[in-house]
Amino acid sequence: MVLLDLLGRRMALRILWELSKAQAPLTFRALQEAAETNPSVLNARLGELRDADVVEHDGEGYRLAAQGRSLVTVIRPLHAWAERWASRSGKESATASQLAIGKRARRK
Amino acid sequence: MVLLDLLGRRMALRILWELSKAQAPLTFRALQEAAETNPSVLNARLGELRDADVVEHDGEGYRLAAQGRSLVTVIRPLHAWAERWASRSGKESATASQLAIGKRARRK
DNA sequence: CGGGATCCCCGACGATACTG
DNA sequence: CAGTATCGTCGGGGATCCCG
Repeated sequence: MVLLDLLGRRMALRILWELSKAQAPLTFRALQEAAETNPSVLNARLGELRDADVVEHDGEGYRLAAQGRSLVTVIRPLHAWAERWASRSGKESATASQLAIGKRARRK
Repeated sequence: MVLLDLLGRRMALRILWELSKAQAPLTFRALQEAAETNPSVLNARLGELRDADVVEHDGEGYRLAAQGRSLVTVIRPLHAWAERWASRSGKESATASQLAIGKRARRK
C-alpha cells in the first residue's frame, strides 16, 4: 500500500522523528548521525520523502514540510498505541522499545 | 521499530482492513482470498497479529481482538492522511490508491 | 478447510569508496 | 560537507504441494 510504501522503509519514520525533534533544519550529515544510518539509505529516504512533500530542503538543511508536520500529528496516536501495545500483558520487553521509533528490530 | 515490525509487513494492514470490514469472522481461506495472498504469508501474518493480541481466532474464524479494534481506530486518521496525500498536487495516480490499503505498490 | 514445509528469487539494506 | 556509485548479503515473500 502507498502509505507503507513511504513510511515502511528502513529509516523513514526515524527521519521524520528526528526532524520533528529538531528545532532547526538538519544537514545531511547531522541527519545521518541522528538517525544512525548510512548515506545511501538516508539519501534514498530523503528522496522519497522529499517528493512526497513531507520533507523539504532549504539552504540550511532538511526540515519537515507542512505535509510532514501534519503527518507527525497523525502519527502520534499510533505511536501512543504502540507504546501501550509494547508494554502489554505478559510479554516483557518494553524496555528498549520505549520510543518505538527507530530501526526495525533485527529479527534473530 | 516495533510498530512497523508488526504493521509494516506485507499483508498486515490489509488483513486488519479486511477483518474490520467483515461483520462475521473470516475463515483462513476467506481471508486468503479477501487479502489476495498466499497461505504462507497469510499464516505468518496471522501468527504475528495473533500473538500481538490484535487478532483472535475462535471456532468461527478470525476476527479483530479488542486491541485490534482500537488499532483500527487509531489507524483511520493515518489512512485519511494517506488519501489526501495520494491525491495531492501534481502527481496523478490517486486512482488505484483510493483505499491506500493493500499490497505495497510494486515499484518500477 | 486449516495451515505447515520447501524452494527460489529479487530487492532492500549496509558498507564504503569516491567526486564535486 | 553533500551526495552518488558500486557491490555483496540476507531475508522476506511468492508459489506450490501436501497432509490431517
